[in-house]
Amino acid sequence: MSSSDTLIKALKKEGLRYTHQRQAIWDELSASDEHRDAEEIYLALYNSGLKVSRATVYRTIDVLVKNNLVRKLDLGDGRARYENKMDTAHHDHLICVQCGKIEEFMDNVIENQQEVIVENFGYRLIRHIHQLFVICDECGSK
Amino acid sequence: MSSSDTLIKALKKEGLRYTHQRQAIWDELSASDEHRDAEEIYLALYNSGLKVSRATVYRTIDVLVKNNLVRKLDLGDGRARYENKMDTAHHDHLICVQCGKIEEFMDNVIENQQEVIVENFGYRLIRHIHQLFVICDECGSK
DNA sequence: TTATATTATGAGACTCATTCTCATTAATAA
DNA sequence: TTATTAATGAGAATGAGTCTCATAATATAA
Repeated sequence: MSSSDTLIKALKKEGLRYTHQRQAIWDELSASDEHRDAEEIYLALYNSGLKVSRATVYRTIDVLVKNNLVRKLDLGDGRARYENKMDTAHHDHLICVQCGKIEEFMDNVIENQQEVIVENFGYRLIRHIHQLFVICDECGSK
Repeated sequence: MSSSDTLIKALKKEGLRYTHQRQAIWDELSASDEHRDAEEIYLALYNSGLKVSRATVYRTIDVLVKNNLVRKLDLGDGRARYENKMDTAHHDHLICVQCGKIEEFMDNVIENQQEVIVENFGYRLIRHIHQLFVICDECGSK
């Protein structure tokens, strides 16, 4: 399925219109595996000649997040990051507290244990946030 | 050790002065096991007749967090919560996405597995955030 | 004690990411 | 096409948190 098909399908599901701006923002997000904030996405578009407003960047990202095309990360520094979620398996993040580098991890022991914990409380797990703040190899060797 | 001794010791270590406001804010935080935001602490003090400014609430909480007397929680909703850390063991949180109730959990399997993951990357673990967003028993039974 | 030197406080201005407003523009349905 | 309705852009508004600076309070020295 092409990148536009994915977007068009999501928009149709939500009863929303297909616009150049929404396509441009989705193109920008789906082409990269970085973890960028809204301003970086706005500037990437701006510099490639696509003058999409910040408001529309935020509005479109919301739609993409709601439809599981994009994942929103809160690293606790006041700026949300966004990552393309297409064709990527579930994972959590390691963040270097010094250089800001972000790596991904996935661990079945932890995933299962989370379910056990929630079950013991008699609750139902909806989603989770698991972030490991580290000093990475490069920063640690300095 | 009394509540004031703890505070005085922390302030001394930082080369800071002991003031009524700092004592009032620490009293308010150390007396409760709730997870409250800065405004709630400000209002609790205000309503008990202690007119401490918001700026001082924020400034003092920073000192307490830095000295491990208080823990700061970022639940991703834009308001930091603070919990008394005195005499409490390490734990992470379950948050009900419906009613906002916060429970605490601690699991050695997960704690150990985090170290394993970080070690495999050749990194060093500094701290972690692990939050399980759930529907609690009460909300789930409605 | 009392004076002196600093630090802390309060009030409100400021910041910055994000959201909102509303007049204009564009996409879809007929 | 045109009519209808939703989307966009520009910039105002929001809100948690931070900063500034004049004033007040604390610690230190005498």
